[in-house]
Amino acid sequence: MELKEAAHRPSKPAWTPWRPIKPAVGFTACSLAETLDGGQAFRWRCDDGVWTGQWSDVVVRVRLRTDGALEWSAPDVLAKRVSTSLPGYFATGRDFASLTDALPWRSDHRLAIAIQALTGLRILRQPLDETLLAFLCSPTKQIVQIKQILALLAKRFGAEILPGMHALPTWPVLAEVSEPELRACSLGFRARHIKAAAVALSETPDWSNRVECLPYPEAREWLMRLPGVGEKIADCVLLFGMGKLESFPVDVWILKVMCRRYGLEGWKNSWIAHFGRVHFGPAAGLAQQYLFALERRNGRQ
DNA sequence: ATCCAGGTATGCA
DNA sequence: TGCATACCTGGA
Repeated sequence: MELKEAAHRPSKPAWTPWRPIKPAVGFTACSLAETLDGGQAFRWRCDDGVWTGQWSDVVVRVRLRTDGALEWSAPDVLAKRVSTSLPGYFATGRDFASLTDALPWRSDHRLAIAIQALTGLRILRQPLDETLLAFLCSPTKQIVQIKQILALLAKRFGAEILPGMHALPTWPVLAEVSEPELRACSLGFRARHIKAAAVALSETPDWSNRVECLPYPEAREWLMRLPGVGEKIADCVLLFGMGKLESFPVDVWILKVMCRRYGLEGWKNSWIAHFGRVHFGPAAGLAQQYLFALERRNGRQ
């Protein structure tokens, strides 16, 4: 009887038992929230302490254990691919505690405060295509709105990976979508750039592998040749989608911090980006994320 | 109602 | 090079 009913229902997927992420990554509730939902990634939501997120063809839930370790659960049908792509996504191979300790916080009071407030913060290693798409949607948009746009794009143009859950669309698919259809996803003037970038990237299907191999300056130049990609978006993509930690994206928040706390009033964004890379060193992007998160937390009201 | 939000591309000194 | 301006849209 029950079996019969289950067969008719558009069955809800069964989820695997909770398992720790290995190698272990240590978060606090605060640094976990900042990492997943603080402007690096735009496809996470939190209900009752359980985070649900998506990337590529993956859906996963994560939650924090009392000891600071992270554990995960996935729909049974996706468990295999989730377990293989989880370590990469969370960059478990990177020791962010050591990277943080190597930042110049001993002589940089503002940074020391931020690190203390956000212990455990990480830089995710997201799929390159999705990172680029997300940040092409980002100019003068708030995080909530970027999340809405990406959800719409996924729903309308992305492959369904579970009932009701869609991956983000690929570049070849987006290249075929008309600009008005894109605008209908609340994209506004960003639609033009996304369409043009999609067309360009579809012509070079292996672009992501090729660009990922390039050193920071060359990869940055390559990205900036794409329509809609300036210094800031390029740096975000390099940092969150390619693991180039020396990248130092300068947005309005960081601009404010650097002006007020580092005495850089009157500096151009590109000078500040350069200053950041020199002052904070090989993991400048991690420092940026600490400062950014602190400023944003204090800034909103 | 007006302003502004995690920028970029353009046009002109 | 350097600076101002337009560009979509939705929410405060």
